[in-house]
Amino acid sequence: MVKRSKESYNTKQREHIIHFLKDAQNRHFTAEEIHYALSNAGSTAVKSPALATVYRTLDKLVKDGCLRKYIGGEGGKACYQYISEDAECAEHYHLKCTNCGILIHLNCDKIGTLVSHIRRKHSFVLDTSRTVLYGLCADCSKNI
Amino acid sequence: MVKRSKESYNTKQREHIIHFLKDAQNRHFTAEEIHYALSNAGSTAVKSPALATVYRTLDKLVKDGCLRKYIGGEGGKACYQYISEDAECAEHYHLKCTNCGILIHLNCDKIGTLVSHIRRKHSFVLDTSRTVLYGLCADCSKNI
DNA sequence: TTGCGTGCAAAGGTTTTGCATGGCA
DNA sequence: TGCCATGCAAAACCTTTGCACGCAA
Repeated sequence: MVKRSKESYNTKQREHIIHFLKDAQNRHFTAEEIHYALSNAGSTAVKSPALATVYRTLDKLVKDGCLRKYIGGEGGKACYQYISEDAECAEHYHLKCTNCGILIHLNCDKIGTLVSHIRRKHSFVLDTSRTVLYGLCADCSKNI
Repeated sequence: MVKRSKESYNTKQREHIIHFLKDAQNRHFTAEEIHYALSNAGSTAVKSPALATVYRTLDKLVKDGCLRKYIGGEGGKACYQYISEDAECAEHYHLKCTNCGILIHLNCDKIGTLVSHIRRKHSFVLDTSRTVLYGLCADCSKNI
């Protein structure tokens, strides 16, 4: 079950937002992307949440530990991502090409090795969801 | 020498900004902090740059590779930091604590291993000087 | 019924942009 | 002289907040 604050209700809007993010794990979205996706998501019978509601709900979900929030996507927008309830193992880094701007999602257990090495030997706890590795993607490194 | 775009002039304002950041390596500042510092920096004879100029200059310096830009400090403001010209700085990673803001220079050959792994297996060429690993430093991870 | 959640609109703060002027090369 | 840089103010942008109403429990 999804954790939530003691004093909070389970509204339709809240459920829609959670459902949307849960269906797209290891992807991240800005508040506006979530708002847009829910506005155009078929069933017009269902009320889609206002942008302000999206922000407020995301805030709460972050506080409850259901989502990770990181700032620094395109134009410094905030991005939100569902936190898998699986074991901690799902280390997930982002590679960003400084030339063309493409964002690559990297699932690789070498990363996990590095994270635990840095934690044990250098006493630093990496936050994989906040960290972006910059460099050149395959295409761009060929063409430069 | 400070690198700069082919088509750019060396103005007083530009030099002040570079000088200020260069004098305070391994510290980072928001655009407003830089603006404020230069406005109150003694010699009133010298014209201090407008905030918009600070932003425009910082943008260029980042493009030229003289500065690092972090997004996501307090309140999602952008922070800028001078990139040391020392050779050693190019070969190591930076760890930045998301709680207290301290910047740690990490010399560790595990990093080199990861860089070559990602280059060979994921066709992505990491740029160590631009990449910042976020997380919690030893002190902060204890206290939270 | 109680009080959190919502929608709307307006405010807030950071960063960008337009335009005329100033200054470097 | 040509052209980029600057200053000022306004705009653009994302995000938060105030208020009245709606809805879950």
